[in-house]
Amino acid sequence: MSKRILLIEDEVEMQELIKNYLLNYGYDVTAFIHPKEAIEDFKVNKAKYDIVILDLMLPEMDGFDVCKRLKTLGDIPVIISSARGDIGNKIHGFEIGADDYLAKPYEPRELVLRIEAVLKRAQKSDRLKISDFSVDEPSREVLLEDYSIDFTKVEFEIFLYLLKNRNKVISRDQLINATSLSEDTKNRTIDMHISNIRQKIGDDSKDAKYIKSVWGIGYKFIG
Amino acid sequence: MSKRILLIEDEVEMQELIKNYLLNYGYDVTAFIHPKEAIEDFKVNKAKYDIVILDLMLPEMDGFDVCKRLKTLGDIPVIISSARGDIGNKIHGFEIGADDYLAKPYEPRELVLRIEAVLKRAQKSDRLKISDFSVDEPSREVLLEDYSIDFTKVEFEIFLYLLKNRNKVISRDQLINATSLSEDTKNRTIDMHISNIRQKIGDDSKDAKYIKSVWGIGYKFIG
DNA sequence: ATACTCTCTTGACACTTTCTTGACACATTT
DNA sequence: AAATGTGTCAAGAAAGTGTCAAGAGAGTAT
Repeated sequence: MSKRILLIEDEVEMQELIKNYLLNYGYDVTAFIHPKEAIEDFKVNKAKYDIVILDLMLPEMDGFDVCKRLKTLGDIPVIISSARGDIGNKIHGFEIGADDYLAKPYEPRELVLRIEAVLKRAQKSDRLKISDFSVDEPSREVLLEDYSIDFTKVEFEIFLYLLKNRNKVISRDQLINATSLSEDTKNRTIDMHISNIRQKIGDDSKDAKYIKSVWGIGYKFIG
Repeated sequence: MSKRILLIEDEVEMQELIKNYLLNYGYDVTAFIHPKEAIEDFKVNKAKYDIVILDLMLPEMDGFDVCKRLKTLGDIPVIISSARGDIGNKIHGFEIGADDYLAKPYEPRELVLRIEAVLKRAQKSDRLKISDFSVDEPSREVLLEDYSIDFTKVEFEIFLYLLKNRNKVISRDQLINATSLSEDTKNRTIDMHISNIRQKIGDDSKDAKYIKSVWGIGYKFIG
């Protein structure tokens, strides 16, 4: 399905140019001149857009604020398009969470490339694939090399946390805090859960392939 | 600590320009003209580099192949720098795993911005690289010239403290306080830990390459 | 509400790994 | 040479981990 772009650019001529170019490339473009309207529309239709192209020089609102606002409203990739000379702003641009930056004048083709690159990076396949595992969070389904693993609630939470923090050593206390476990749960309880998780995923505590014990510290998922 | 850049650019003038600019920005730059030399160096010193800047037009080897080779050898971010007009290549560039792309001529400052952005994404930055060691605190992984060293908890703490305070003499008491050791641990215990650490990193107390004994005072990491 | 099932928690025990220290040899300083 | 500091062995102390099994707790079906 074609990607939907929210274009915010106040210079009408420029807007038309970009819009047509992108349309030619098969994108679905909705363009706004006024940032406030764009934000209102985004609030309502955020699910509709895949990426935002944002001009920095705008009436009414500072481009940076627009970017921040969009990022707060929804987790959407933003490419900033600015007049050359604003380069000093670029640092700021990345800081406020822009995903890429283009200095005008640029070739429209360049824009397309940046869009592709950013979308590729943003690829939010909601299936987390790490090591031999594939986890679907909403359905709480865990696959190990295509075999389904049945975790209990706490096991799933612990496993997911370790997975998301792979290659970091996580202490038992961290796990207790990161999961739905009551905070006065004894540390050793974690060991038991880990033991059960290991059993289910066929891991050996002595020679761990996935969840390694780090002596005196905690556990670490290797991936 | 300053980031270390591997620059591969065959045009001498351009190389000097970029190198000096980046040096001015506090980067540590190693530049190569021949891609093969660069790859050889990278094989040996991969732990040393944080990012690669790669020109596409190179003698001997195609820039794309160089990029692929680097990506295979080690998980390092690559920014491709190409002559304007090569835009068609860009798609290809992103496909082979480049992390960003710049069309010449570009302002040097633009390069710095791209570097910062890529490094930020790659978050490769929190690896402590000193002397022949590369330490990742969250995973508690220590590499000596790409060989992994297995430290115990206390050994890791002592080693890290010495590393972070390299070239300073650290007393045994300081080490006891800086680590999770109980404060009434005997001084001599430190000696034993140092002895074990030295053994693991292949250091000789008589003729120390890394951890030197300072008579009557303590120990010092040389780097 | 009651019985049933599944999950979580914890104490207990065996076992493993790490830390600590005394001891002795050797090095350095005075 | 005496005094003090360092390197390392080896043994025991201390601390951490794996897992069993029993019971508490939560949730579900009847």
